Amino acid sequence: MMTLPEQIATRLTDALRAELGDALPSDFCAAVTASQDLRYGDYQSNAAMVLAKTARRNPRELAQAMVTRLADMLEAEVSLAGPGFINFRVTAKEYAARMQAMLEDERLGVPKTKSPKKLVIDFSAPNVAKPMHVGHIRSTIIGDTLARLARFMGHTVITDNHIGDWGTQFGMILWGWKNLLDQQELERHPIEALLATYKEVNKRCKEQPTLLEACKVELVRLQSGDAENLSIWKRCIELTKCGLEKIYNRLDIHFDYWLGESFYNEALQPLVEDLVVRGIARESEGAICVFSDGAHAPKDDPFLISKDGEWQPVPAIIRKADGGFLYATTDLATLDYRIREFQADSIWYVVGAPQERHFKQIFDIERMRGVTGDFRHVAFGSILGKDRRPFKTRDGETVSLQDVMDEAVERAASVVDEKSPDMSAEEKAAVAEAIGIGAIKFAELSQNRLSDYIFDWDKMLSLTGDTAPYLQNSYVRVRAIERKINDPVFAAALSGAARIQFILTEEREFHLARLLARFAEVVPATLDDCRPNLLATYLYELARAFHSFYEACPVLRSESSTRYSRLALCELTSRVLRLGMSLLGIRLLERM
RNA sequence: GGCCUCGUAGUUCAAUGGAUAGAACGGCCCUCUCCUAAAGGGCAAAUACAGGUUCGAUUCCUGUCGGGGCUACCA
Repeated sequence: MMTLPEQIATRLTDALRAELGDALPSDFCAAVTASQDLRYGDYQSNAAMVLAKTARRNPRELAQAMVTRLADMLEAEVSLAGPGFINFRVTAKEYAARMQAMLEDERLGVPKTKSPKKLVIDFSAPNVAKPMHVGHIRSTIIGDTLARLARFMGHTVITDNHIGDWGTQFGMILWGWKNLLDQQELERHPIEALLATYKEVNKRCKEQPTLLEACKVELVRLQSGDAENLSIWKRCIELTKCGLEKIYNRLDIHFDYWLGESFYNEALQPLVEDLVVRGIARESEGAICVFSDGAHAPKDDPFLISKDGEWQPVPAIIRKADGGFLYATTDLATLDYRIREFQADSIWYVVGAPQERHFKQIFDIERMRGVTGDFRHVAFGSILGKDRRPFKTRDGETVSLQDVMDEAVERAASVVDEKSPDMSAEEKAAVAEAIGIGAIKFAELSQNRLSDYIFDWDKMLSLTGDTAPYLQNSYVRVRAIERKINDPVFAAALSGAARIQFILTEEREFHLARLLARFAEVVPATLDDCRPNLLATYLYELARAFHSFYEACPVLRSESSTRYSRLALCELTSRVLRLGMSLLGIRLLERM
């Protein structure tokens, strides 16, 4: 089944072809979008104004011709407005038919993709022995939602947590492990002990440069295969993974693979040699680098930068003068592996905007090697403090993700205590967990991913307004109604044995149906642009429409066909909320 | 310096080139003998500045001012 805008666009394009004949480009497809202002109707098209020039027609006159040709259209009333808008007011009958179809469709009208991909999504990627902090929120939550959306749309998705398990931080960790670590504390609280040790060494290094040298020695030993250091390193990874899993489980986020940087160690040297042999990389100042091949205009070339009026090279260094490998080398090897072993045709990296140049270079090197695919840097803005600088606490520490989650759940718990005193302690805890975690996720997902945002405890953990609990509450309300129905006729209708007659006479019934129908267009659009906030905003609007309907249109106290129609609207609302929130990875509750 | 990016109500955020720029929080009014008031209904309040392209600009282009990022051996 086509979505409403698709259906309208098809009709309009046919009408334009009939009117303009060969003057209409053969691949033309009229753009039909949801009207921002419902007074003008549900959907609008500016096709007449777009085509006016090439067709040498007055835009209003052309639009009027379309209105005339589409006068017999059943799904919407068509009208002309302004400089040449064609407005479509969808009829109650059409919405009723769509509600019918949604009741019988598990996908609630959302079409599957026509071009399924094999897609690797790279997100979260914390470092070993360093805490997940608020900075990881964006990548982790956005990446997970994209994976959920892509799977639902019919793509084959592989999620890969590319953890930082081979960085220079290991020099400090190894030194700390050998000289500072409290073994008893390590057994009791492994992650905290490891972290405290790392922090301590980091602090001491800043005071005494000689210590930094000692750490480097430990790192070199590890990299050259020293048995003791290797075993400490492995233990660190195990401990860290164990701690991370706890956080990921609370967030209900799961990875298919955890192929960290170290996984690619053996591939780095051959990769560099191959690039040199093929003339893509060359030696410069002792390092092996990839320079521009001149395929782009200087302005669009990721390997060039303008300095004092001249274009200077900014190479991607793939081997340092001391023989060490870098981020770019690992990323190239990782990309190779994903294409070769996972048969990926698409790889999306959910990584912060500051790394834009890095990914442009990586993708451009792939172009030089003749490797093609849908490689995307799904960038996001920074999290800033109130001073608009990168977010830190007063004492300069980053805030750990764990702390944010605990605080969110704690705040939710005190509200649950106050509003639902009759719940069992166990249920209270479960509800607080779902609300607290949901609030964090929704705060992230309802924002445009490219904007920077100011971290604010009160905002992120807010439980009123445009937040997860608002949506969770709408679900609780609809479920409260559904639990009280005991009606064999309605049950039969839901199972397909009878048909529900939708009555959309009240403004709020009509508006609820309108938004329910729109789910089918919002979900694909959300994935197309990798913009979870489209779905989050839609679900918030749906919840708002439901709350409003709920206040004005009694369901259980209404009678006969009105009652059935409203019950069915409730049923669709609960299904859309369930599916939509599951795509955002936010849990719903039966009671709160 | 150059390149990228951002600048919207008091605050935090929205808005594929569309019509009277949406929300939330905060502020001020209303609504629980009624399906969960974690709700609903209403009021006041904003596109940094100056040009340009366009039938139409928060959106595209140019410049100014102001934040942030990047700019060869960290990840």
